[in-house]
Amino acid sequence: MNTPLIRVWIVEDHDTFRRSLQRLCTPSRGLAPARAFANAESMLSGLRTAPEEEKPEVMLLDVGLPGRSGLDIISDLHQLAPECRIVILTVFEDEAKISQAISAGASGYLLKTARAEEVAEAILEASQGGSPMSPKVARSVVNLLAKLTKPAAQPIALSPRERELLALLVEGLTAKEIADRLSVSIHTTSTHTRNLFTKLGVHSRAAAVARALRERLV
Amino acid sequence: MNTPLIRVWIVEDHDTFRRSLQRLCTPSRGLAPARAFANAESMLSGLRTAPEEEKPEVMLLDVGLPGRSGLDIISDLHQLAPECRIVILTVFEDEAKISQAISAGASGYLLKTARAEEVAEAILEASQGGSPMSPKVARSVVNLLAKLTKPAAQPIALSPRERELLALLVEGLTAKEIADRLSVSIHTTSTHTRNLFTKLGVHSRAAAVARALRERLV
DNA sequence: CGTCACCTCACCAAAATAGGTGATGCGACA
DNA sequence: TGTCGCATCACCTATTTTGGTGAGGTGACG
Repeated sequence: MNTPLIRVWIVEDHDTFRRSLQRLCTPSRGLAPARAFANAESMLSGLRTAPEEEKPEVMLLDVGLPGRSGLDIISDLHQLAPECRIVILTVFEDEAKISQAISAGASGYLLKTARAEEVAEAILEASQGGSPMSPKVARSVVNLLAKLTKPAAQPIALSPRERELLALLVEGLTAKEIADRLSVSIHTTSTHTRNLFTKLGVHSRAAAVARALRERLV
Repeated sequence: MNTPLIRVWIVEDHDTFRRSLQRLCTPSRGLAPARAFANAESMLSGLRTAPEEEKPEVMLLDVGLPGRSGLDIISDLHQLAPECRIVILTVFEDEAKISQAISAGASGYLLKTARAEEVAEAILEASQGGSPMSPKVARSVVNLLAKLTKPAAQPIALSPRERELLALLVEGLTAKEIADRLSVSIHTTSTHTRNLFTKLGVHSRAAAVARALRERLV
């Protein structure tokens, strides 16, 4: 099967680096000749005027550009070309930047230490729905995910009923609604609530909810 | 520089697959002959009796084992060998499993479709503090991270004061405490709170806190 | 068998909240 | 200039929440 060449656009302010990125987009690697831009604005206006069939499948995006931060243009990019896969190409390897880029919608994240071959492979991988990352980035991403999903050190010993009640508290129900939902009297829910407060070390429903959500008790 | 060979242990119940994993640990790849186990229990008891200098640097762990789920042994493993990097090796590629494994402390996650060379590289990468992942896994991890960090679609138009108040609500403060903190009268906080409820479409502080935390309004 | 944790229900009082109305002053915007 | 959003303060009442005490029944555990 003769797959069509992948359309790649490049945004990179450094002249020499931009040219070498452009050079690595060769038909032998499955890539069409790339359009390259020195800044985000010109790329976006190019995108606005481009007919649908010329829009890129993969965007190689340097962040750290003068002017706009590079990350906030990702949402514009997503608007103009929803199908386009975005691969960040940058010198920044801090978790904050990486996290911002990914939550903005980037699929890949390469450090500029990557060699030409790696960049070309990343473009192919991205175009196939993958998420190419430099090893250091992969490490950060896994770290971030671990941080965000790890449960509390000691999940606090709640009785089943208390856990149930806590879940309903988090839904914002009143004592009466909770009583109905659990088919018990309002006095019972009240008792449970107070016991729950003691265990959680709080003095209000709001604080209990905050604790529950923050420590993933629900 | 003559780097010492990396100590690898393997847990894999399939005999043939276990042997082929063992076979790929060769000095030419920088790997010491691996100890292999057919189940997690024997690996853990082996770990308990092993002297510190023989403990593995990288553990190749099959999840989907009979008996224990494979994921809950990661915490035990972490206890016994905190320095050991854990690489999951499995057929499961659903986001739930991946997320669980990573939050339990796995550094790498390979699908069993990986070739021997890829596994060997992954071991090296893991031992150097990296996070080797199969492409599909990388995709899932990025998706997960995007899901967890993306802000609400339309963050609801709150006035600055209301945002401030919401943050204090989330801390579980009472109206009076909030009034003190903001240096206004309790009546003012009360008014703000009511307006806030209207905007958030809730009828209780608990629900407001739940909404705020869930939609990352704070 | 005693004890303990859990779930259930009840009564009580002080405190806080929910929800409404109204009023003032300020700055922005057309 | 008028209007509007915002922040501020006030008064009102009904309802809810908080916090205490007590108490009956269950099942598990030693």
